[in-house]
Amino acid sequence: METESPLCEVPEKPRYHHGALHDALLAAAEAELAETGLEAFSLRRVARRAGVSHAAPAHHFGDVGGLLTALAAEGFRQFIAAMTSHQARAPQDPKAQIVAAGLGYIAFATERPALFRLIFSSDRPDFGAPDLAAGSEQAYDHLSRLVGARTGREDPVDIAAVWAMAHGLADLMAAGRMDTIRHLAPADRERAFAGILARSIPG
Amino acid sequence: METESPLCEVPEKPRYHHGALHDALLAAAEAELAETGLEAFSLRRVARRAGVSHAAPAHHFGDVGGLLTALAAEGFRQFIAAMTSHQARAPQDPKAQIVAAGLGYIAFATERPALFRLIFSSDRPDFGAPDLAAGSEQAYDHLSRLVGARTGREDPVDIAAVWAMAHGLADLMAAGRMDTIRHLAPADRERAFAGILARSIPG
DNA sequence: ACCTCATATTGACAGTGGCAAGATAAAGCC
DNA sequence: GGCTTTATCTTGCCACTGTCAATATGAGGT
Repeated sequence: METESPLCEVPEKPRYHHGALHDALLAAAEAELAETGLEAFSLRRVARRAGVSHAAPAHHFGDVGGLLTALAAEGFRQFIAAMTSHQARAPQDPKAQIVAAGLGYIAFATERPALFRLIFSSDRPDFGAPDLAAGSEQAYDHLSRLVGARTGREDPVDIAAVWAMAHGLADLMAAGRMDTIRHLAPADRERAFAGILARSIPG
Repeated sequence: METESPLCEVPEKPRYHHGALHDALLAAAEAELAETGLEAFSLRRVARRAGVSHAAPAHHFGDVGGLLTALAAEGFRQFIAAMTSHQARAPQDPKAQIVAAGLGYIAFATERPALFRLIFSSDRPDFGAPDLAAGSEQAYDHLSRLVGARTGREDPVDIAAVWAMAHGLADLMAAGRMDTIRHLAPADRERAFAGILARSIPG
């Protein structure tokens, strides 16, 4: 019945109080980031996309850095999800799990380059903020455990090697580099990445 | 005698025509980039630093993208120089040369993080511009030859593996991540990097 | 001397992030 | 119910940014 409005109004009547602005702004910011990229990110455009005045975001996120911090924290959660979802479809042995996590790492960077850059190549989020710091540590711990399951001793150098290889491939993909690999057919590309990732695994 | 000025004037009398603004702007831009970072880079501040009006840079570089493109091209030259200078101090065998190039890669990213990001993690320079594209290709060819000297066949996958490992370590260092390695004493850190880089070398 | 044209300045414009002040409505309290 | 309090949102302003058009300057060629 739609609250019994007398004359048929526009789908969303403009209410003064949005009701769920926090989440709406996060969604708008993520969309804006994906479309315009990180370097052209504008707080005011995010507000316009959410159908709200330019100063509204301040009440929920403080400033643009606060919004980007929240977005980065959410990004880390999706980043970890990308790794685990790839791992779920892979064999259980430690080596295959590490490769699968790396492929998830790369897939996230390839499919969401702007979000990837926000997380790994930006100074704008506050990486000291609890939410974001937790996400970052959680991602490291995830990789750390994966490597430990293979070697039995979570050696920082072993972890760094696996991390750097996955990150290097991912970052170069997000940047649009490495044409020789990117121009491969998807299946061949995946095989190439898997082979390269395997080289970084100790043992 | 300083051009025989009657009353002792300020060191640099403000001339209308700068004379060497192009290079002065590039130098100012590089300094500004190093101090404020890429994301806070401002064309007007660069102009102020060079002691010139805010519209002056346009006559030499068009717009801010043009200035950053020129800066990135110069950055690639310094980037390659960092690799070759490290290689010069290393043994001549192919494996040691690859490791040395990687250490130069990482040193450049660590010492000039903003310039590194401009080159590898920014959309603002025009990577289609001849100067910049040439620098990028030259860097890839440099690595390619190094790997070819080891394997004899410049395989794209071999090259990608070496590149990704060096780039991953470099980018994570530029981003201030990988505390476990960064907090090592310089000598230990260098040893760790060398060991990790060696894992990516085929054969 | 003069003219030409590259070089640099000034001033304007729209866009941006952040702040202060006010408007609105939801929630708590009697 | 009626009232106040409080969170939420808007409006208006400021300084700053990049870019453009119009103007000023002066170096080099004739």
